[in-house]
Amino acid sequence: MSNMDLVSLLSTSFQILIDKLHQRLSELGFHDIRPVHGYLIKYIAINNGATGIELADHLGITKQAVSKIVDYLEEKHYVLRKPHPTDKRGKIVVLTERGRLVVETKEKILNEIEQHLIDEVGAERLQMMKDDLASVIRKT
Amino acid sequence: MSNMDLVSLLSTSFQILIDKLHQRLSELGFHDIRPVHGYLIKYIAINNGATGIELADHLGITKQAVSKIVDYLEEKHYVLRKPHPTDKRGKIVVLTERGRLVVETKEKILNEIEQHLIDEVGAERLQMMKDDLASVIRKT
DNA sequence: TGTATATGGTCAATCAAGTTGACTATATGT
DNA sequence: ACATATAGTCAACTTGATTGACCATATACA
Repeated sequence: MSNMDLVSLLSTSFQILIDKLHQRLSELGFHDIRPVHGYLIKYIAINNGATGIELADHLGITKQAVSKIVDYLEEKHYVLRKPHPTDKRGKIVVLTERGRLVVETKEKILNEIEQHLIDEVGAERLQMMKDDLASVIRKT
Repeated sequence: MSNMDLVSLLSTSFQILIDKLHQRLSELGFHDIRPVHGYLIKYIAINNGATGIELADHLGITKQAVSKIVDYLEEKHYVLRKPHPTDKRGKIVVLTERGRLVVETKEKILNEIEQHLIDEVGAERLQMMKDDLASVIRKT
């Protein structure tokens, strides 16, 4: 298996883990969440709310595309648009209770996944892999 | 950076490397190749030709979608449709000279990328990371 | 052998998720 | 105060996939 090149290994392992994450989310009642929603919701959670343009910059897509995604997530009751406190043109997107719940659930599942790997290869080895991946990101 | 969770680390590092790969391919004259084309062409190379349905199964998309991609790659002279030797309904997709060249070039670039990482973190450490990624794939 | 059913490939229509372009309302700089 | 920039939305279009219908050939089996 490790005769595969690095890029294929990264692609395959990412695909497997993201699929597992969303399968678990679905089992736990969050069947209407897809990866892009996760990234968007997480950014909102970290920043305690975000404007459309902040989200567009973060995700690398247009503000129009963000607007559509936010429409979807608002319909599904994960987020809410509120008037911007200082800029009357703007709005800020914030999490609902269900939004906070899905963030929390996602973290829990990610921990389970890492724990499962620790059981298989050990905590030091996992930490090493994470450090190496961080190196790839920093040094390439 | 390694306070990121494993899935985000995999996603980000994969994105960075695949972008670098295709940027290099573009510089070397293969500007009309996108990741999905690479996977398809590589599968054909390994198997010395493939039917549409084999490719669809391999890529996890419909045969109609494969047909469109093959249309594109045939137009760009990377592949060729030939009648199937034994099944008169079928066709086999094979590589042209340009198709073989892009496979070879891609391998070369992947080696460069890995070599660059070896220079940064060392060969043992890279091999360890690849082994660990293979573990993720096997054990999850 | 003949006939029913399955399979490989293509065409056409549709769908999903993004884009570009145009517009409104409000903010900001001079 | 007025010109220009910015936040957000609406509408039309593009791209890359899907589903459904079809033709030609293969395969199973009465």
